[in-house]
Amino acid sequence: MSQTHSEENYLKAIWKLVENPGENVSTNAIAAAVNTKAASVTDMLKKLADKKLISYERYKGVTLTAKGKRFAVEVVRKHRLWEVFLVDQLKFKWDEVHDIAEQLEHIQSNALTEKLDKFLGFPKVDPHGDPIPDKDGKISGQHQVPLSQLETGKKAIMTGVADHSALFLQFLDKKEIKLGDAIELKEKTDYDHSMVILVNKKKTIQISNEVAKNILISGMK
Amino acid sequence: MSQTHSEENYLKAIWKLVENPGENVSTNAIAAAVNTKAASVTDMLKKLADKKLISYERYKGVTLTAKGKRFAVEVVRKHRLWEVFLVDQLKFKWDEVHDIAEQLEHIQSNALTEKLDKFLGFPKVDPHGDPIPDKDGKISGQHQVPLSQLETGKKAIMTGVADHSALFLQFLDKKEIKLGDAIELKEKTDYDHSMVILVNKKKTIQISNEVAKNILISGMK
DNA sequence: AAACTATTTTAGGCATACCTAAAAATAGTT
DNA sequence: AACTATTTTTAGGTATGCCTAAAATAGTTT
Repeated sequence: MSQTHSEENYLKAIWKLVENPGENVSTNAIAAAVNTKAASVTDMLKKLADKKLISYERYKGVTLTAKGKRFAVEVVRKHRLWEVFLVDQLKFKWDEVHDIAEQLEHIQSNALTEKLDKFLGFPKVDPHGDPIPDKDGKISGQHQVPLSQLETGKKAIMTGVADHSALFLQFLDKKEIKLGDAIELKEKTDYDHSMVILVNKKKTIQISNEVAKNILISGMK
Repeated sequence: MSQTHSEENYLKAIWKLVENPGENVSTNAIAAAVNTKAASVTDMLKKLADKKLISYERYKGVTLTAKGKRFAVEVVRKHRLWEVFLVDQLKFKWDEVHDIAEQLEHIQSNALTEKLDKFLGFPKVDPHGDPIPDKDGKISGQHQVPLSQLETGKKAIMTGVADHSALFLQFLDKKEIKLGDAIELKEKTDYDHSMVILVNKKKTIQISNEVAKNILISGMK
């Protein structure tokens, strides 16, 4: 019925790797995600397969079963709800909450999750713009695209980040770029793909392609 | 520097056994408190002694070191703060929060504890009337006595419970007896020490000695 | 003091979740 | 098709925290 912290971390990691189709769900990818070694991952995959949380065949990679996916999404839901609590209620900054939410996501109590959700006003996204799955695991995500894909002259709203590291988030703070900002792409340099953007029709900022790839936008026009 | 969940549970249990001088800090008492076997306790005592969190000599019982006490009180502080959060903010009932707080007390982040404390308005007691240690581990407890010790004709205020079980708390709910109630002892039966009390100058209630021992009062007069 | 009882500790085991090093399987290249 | 490089798995080992059963100690009675 209920998983260990470690099992939950693996399920969450596998779920994220399946969703972000950038990487494939290889043993090595999971090892990197949960910060361990490939041999340890193989051990755990066997255990998760025994519990019918993943389907797994040696050398052939993994998929989450419906059951596994349900647990993974539940952990993600809790993580993101706690992040909202930490930022909105306790006034943490958005670059400070990840490690704490990483612990809080393992607290086991359905009543707690539902009461927290209600207390927070049933938020749809977390402080980094990631969608919060609802009680039934449904995720109502708006379509997000990296800023690097915006065409010159077009506008969009910043709705998320692809890099959740404190370093990147602090960089955005320093540049005063935040979720909800209106962004217009003024010009793009062919050589290094760096760009000049206009933020909220006020500030003109120069950013590298590296940064543009990690800023997610919606509602291009 | 930091303890495992299990170590924290042992430290908290030992601290409580030292404070409540009803029981002595024997291996068996600890085993009962952390819900394990005596042999497992011995294992853990060795480990805690190695870490200088307790002083321990075979067959001679344990005492917390200053360091051990600091960690124990910190866990208690977190437990009680989370209970306040669960009851005051999330609207849990006072008989529902123990198990959840038991998990939340292990979340590691000083910043979180301090921000939670501030968010809650620096509460002095938890929903069961137990004092919340401050940031420095100081506990400002008012003097509490079991209702069974009140003399006939005298009055007092209910400020706590000795039994934290859901069963007892639900019993109090049903009888509509709660923290802060003014209690006057009308009469006492010599035979079984049961008593009749007047609550808030309104309700007259008959309670057993068993119950009276588990209701804590302050400010007798 | 000896004997008995209760408590505590030791000894030896088990499951979890990790590790390193070596072997096996797969994928890519010539 | 053979060889190489990479990935993945197996084999064997570690630390934590628990267990049961047996031995050691303490406390109490006769």
